[in-house]
Formats: sequence, C-alpha cells, structure tokens
Amino acid sequence: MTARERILDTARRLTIEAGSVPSMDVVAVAAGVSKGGFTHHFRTRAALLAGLAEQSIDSMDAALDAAAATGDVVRTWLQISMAREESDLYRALLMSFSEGGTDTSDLLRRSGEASARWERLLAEELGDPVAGSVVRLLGDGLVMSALTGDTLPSLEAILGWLDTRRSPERIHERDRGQET
Amino acid sequence: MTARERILDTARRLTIEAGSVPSMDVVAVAAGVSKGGFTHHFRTRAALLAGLAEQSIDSMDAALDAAAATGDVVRTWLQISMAREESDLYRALLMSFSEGGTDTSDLLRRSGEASARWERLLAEELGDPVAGSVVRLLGDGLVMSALTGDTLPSLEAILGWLDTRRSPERIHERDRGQET
DNA sequence: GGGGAACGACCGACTAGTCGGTCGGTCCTT
DNA sequence: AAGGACCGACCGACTAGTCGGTCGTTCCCC
Repeated sequence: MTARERILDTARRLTIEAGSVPSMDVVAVAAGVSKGGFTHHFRTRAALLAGLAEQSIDSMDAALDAAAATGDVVRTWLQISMAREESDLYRALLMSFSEGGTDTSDLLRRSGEASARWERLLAEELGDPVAGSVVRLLGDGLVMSALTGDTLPSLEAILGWLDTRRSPERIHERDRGQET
Repeated sequence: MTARERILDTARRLTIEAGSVPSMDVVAVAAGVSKGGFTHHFRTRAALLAGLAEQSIDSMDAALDAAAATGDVVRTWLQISMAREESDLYRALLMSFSEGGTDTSDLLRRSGEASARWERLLAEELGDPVAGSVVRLLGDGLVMSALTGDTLPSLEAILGWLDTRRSPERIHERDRGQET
C-alpha cells in the first residue's frame, strides 16, 4: 500500500468519524507521515478533497453501473444513501466544498455532473424523468437528514411506497426480478 | 433596531452570501459593532448559531402552521426548500452544527425536533406517514442538491408526480381546493 | 433634588492556538 | 550522481474567546 493510498484511506476514515474533513496536519499524523511527506502527495487541501471525492464518486459509479445491469438502481441508490458511513462522508465532502477560501468550484462541478449521471440511471429504470429526479433528491434527503439523527422510514417502506406509484406492468416486471 | 437584531440580520445575510457562517470578527465588523459589543450579545460562536437557528426555525414553523390551515403544507414545504436563500441558510447552519469544537449537540437536537414537527404536518395532510417522510426527505434533498447547482424539476412537476400517487378521492378533494 | 453608586451596553487590544502552505534539506533507489 | 520520496521546522493569516476599561442612564439615599 503506497503512502498516497494510506493517506487517502486515513483521511476517509477520519472524515467519517469526525463528520468533517480534518486538517492536513491531523491527517498526516494519523497516516503516519510527516507534513512534508503529506504535501508531497497532496500539494493543497483542495487536492486532498479532490482525492476523497474521486474515490467516493468512483465507487458510487461502480455500484450503480453494476446495479443498472440487474435493474436494481433505485434500491442500490437508496441503500447507499441510507448507509451511515456513506452519508457522513458525502455530507462532509459537500460541506468542505463550500468552505470559503480554497478554490473548490470544479469539485462542485464534478459532484454535480456525478449527480446528473446517477439521476439519468434512475430515470431510465423508472421510465420517467420526474420520478428519476424525485428519487435522486430522496437519496440526497436521506444523506442530509442523517445528520440530525431523525428516525427514518425503512428502505422497504420507501420502496413499497414508490412501487405503488408505478404502472402495473412495471410492478410485474420488477416482481419477476433479475430473470430478465 | 437593537444591536442584537442588527448582528443577527447581518449574520444571516452574510451566511446566505458566503454559503457558510462567517467568523465572529467578520460579522461584528459588517454589523458595525466592535468585538466587545458583539460578545456582549453573543458570548460564544455557538450562541450566534443558536440565534440564527431559532430565527430560521421560527419562521419555518410560522409558514407551515399557516399553510396547515389551508391544506397547503406540501406545496409550502417544497416551495421553501427550493428557495435559494432558505436553502443556503439552512444548509450552512446544519454544516456549522457539525463543525468540530463548540458544543452544538442541542442545536442538532432542536433541529431534529423541528424536522419531526414538519414531517408530522406533512403526514397529516397526505394521510400517510411514509408519504410524509418521503416528502420531508424530498425537501431536504432539494436543499442539499441546490449546492451543486443541479437543474431541478419544477415545483409543479413534483406536485403533479405526487398527486398521481394519491388515491382518487384525495386527488378530487385537493382539486376542489380550499373550499372545504 | 442633587450626588454618587450601580448597571448594562459597548469598546478594542490582546492571547493562545489552529490553519494551509512553504522551503531547505536528507535518504534511498537506480 | 540524479531524482523522486520524504522530512520537519517555520511562516503568516486567521480563529474564538478574554479582559480591563469607558460611557450614558437609572435609581437610591440623604
């Protein structure tokens, strides 16, 4: 495991634990690397944020692309959005992006592009652009409200509510599962 | 207008403009008050955040309570969630709450209680607890995703999508408007 | 009713610490 | 010996919070 990977993994873990991306010094110490060693791999804080974001977006892309093959995009999207770790990381990253100071405009842009990509997958599976937007926003809402520790409805309850929204033939198609 | 109100209003404006709650010094200068005068009214940063949160939650409570009288809770909730200023302020506040350091646990608690209150109003109007949760989360998602500047569906599109989800007699009831 | 004590509002310099970032240097590999 | 990986002391900007002090007002007692 290279030092860069070690730094990135440590930063990810600390971010999830703390709820916000820690300072460069803290990450460096926790990763067992000197300040100089840290800046050798991540010249600026924005570079660290970009690394974390790339890691996160890539894994989400992979999960949703795989789910698209079996018609499970909606379930996967909501499932990941409800996962504690993913929520904390994603929220902390978005928070850091809007911190004043370091230029994070292209991070926000890339994050927005990823959201649009995922929304497209959702819309395709649901056969309705508005439904795609709604479910995508629903996931973002799950991430957001995990912060205040609200009691959330179960994944199955949400999926059930969504299913009654769909036309009968689509429900039937879904019930047949992955045999298509 | 008292100095305290001036500080609070200035902090609110700067927060919306910057996307995050500015430092105490910045707020003090912008409000035309000295550092000492500032701390006289807000002893700690957490006190400032609490002031902003109270202001925000109170206005939301007032709007939704008024909407409940005319059966417009869902529309009002989504409308406010889509409003630029409200989104920016609400997001910035939640972000500040999870900043490490100052004790903001009761701020998060109060925010969570407010969310639960609003979700109850939504569920009552929709006649379904799961639908109430979903719409509440939808609003949170709108707030969240306003950060990345995504193109959002129109309010009418979302309301239309939600209406087809409701049972026929309820749609009819809604179409008759406020005459009940 | 006049003098002084007490009060709250406000001031601004100061502290102690954290932050992101820089830089000259060392070590190890090829 | 050359270059990438890594080291750690250092810098300046900024942060939240403290503290001693200055006003104008009010209230009380003689």
